[in-house]
Amino acid sequence: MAERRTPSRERIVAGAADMISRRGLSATSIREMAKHARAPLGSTYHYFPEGKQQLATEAVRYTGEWVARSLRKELESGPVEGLRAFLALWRGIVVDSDFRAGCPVLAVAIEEPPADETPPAVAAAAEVFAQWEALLAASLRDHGTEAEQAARLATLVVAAVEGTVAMCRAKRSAQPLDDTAEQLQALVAGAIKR
Amino acid sequence: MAERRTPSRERIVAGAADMISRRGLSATSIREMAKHARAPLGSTYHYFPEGKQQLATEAVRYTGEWVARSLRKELESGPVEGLRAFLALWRGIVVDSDFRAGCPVLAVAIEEPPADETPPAVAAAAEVFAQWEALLAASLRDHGTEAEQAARLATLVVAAVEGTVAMCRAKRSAQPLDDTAEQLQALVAGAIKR
DNA sequence: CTCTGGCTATAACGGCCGTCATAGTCTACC
DNA sequence: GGTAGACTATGACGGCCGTTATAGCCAGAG
Repeated sequence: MAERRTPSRERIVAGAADMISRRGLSATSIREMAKHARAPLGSTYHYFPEGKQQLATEAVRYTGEWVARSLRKELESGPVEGLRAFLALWRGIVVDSDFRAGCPVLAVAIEEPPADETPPAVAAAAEVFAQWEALLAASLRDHGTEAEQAARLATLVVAAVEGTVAMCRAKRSAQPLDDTAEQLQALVAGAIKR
Repeated sequence: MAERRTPSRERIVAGAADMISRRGLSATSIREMAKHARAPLGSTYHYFPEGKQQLATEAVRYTGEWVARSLRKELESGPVEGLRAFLALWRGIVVDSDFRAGCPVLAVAIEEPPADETPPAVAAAAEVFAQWEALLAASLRDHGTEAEQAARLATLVVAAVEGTVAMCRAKRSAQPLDDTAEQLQALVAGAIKR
């Protein structure tokens, strides 16, 4: 055990993901993340000895896995349904937060590497994007789309949704998301019918 | 006059846009912006009395107008050429900076409003997005695309490019941009032929 | 030459930052 | 019951933040 009795660590990660999705990584302090999770500051350095970078990395992976779970489930009904769920998920986040929250993965991806190396959190963001694309692409292939075209379309879908979510926040409107949703759904529907 | 002899102000704005496109707004300090433009800190508050928000707002508008100028010029040769230039512009920024720079407008759009009001810089980001969309949509309409479809496609293009630029930074690869470029060009080409 | 006003130089203000250290508490097992 | 180890409490460290204030420079208008 020593597992079942520690939701505190997960609360910190989930809270960090939420705060990063709203304010970005560098504008979110460890003190605020701890307070938001009702955990003492010392605990964050107990659970995440490598500090902010580690916490950010885990927050990115946490979000990645959470979205991937929903995606995997809905893709069982086909690419169109999977895409619809993907769009609905992000629409919910943006609208329910009154256009204050977005995607923490994008927020971390937009972070200049301090030196010449890619920090782990940014690398995790790249992996999460790739994971979402892979899920979508596999489902497209399973429904008759040629492999390379499936990969390209999956990239377009993920990138377009990420960009549209950011755009919705700036405009304080869900209209862009609804507009791109329609077109992406048409694209996906067209790609599997052949 | 009192205009011709002051490139200092513009240097600050342009430098701020560059730094914001790399590090994001909250991670870029006014001191660093001043130093980057080789201007004294006091000058920033002389030129921008409302502080960081004003400087960010002007940096967003500056980038918006710079991109719009390129877009307007290339759209004279039609939507496909305009899109190609738009894509090439962002590809150059991402690749030339070794995947360290992106779009400052997106970086500002991803910023939680502190209170219940939208800060001016975020509002400016929304206007810049709308401006780019309007230019693209107008060109599409001029080439036979139905009005509402033109607007929707323009939104998709801008959002997809913004999202893809961010994705390229995370992955440290221009591949996503090349992949989405191909598909967006096909979409635009298809929309004007009818 | 004087004077005005745009620009600069310098320093200070309170405040929050990431990180670390140290001493405590409390629980779970031997 | 004792003891180890997971967690917490507290406070400190140097450093950078946005912003403001004040005094000084120095070109150009009168």
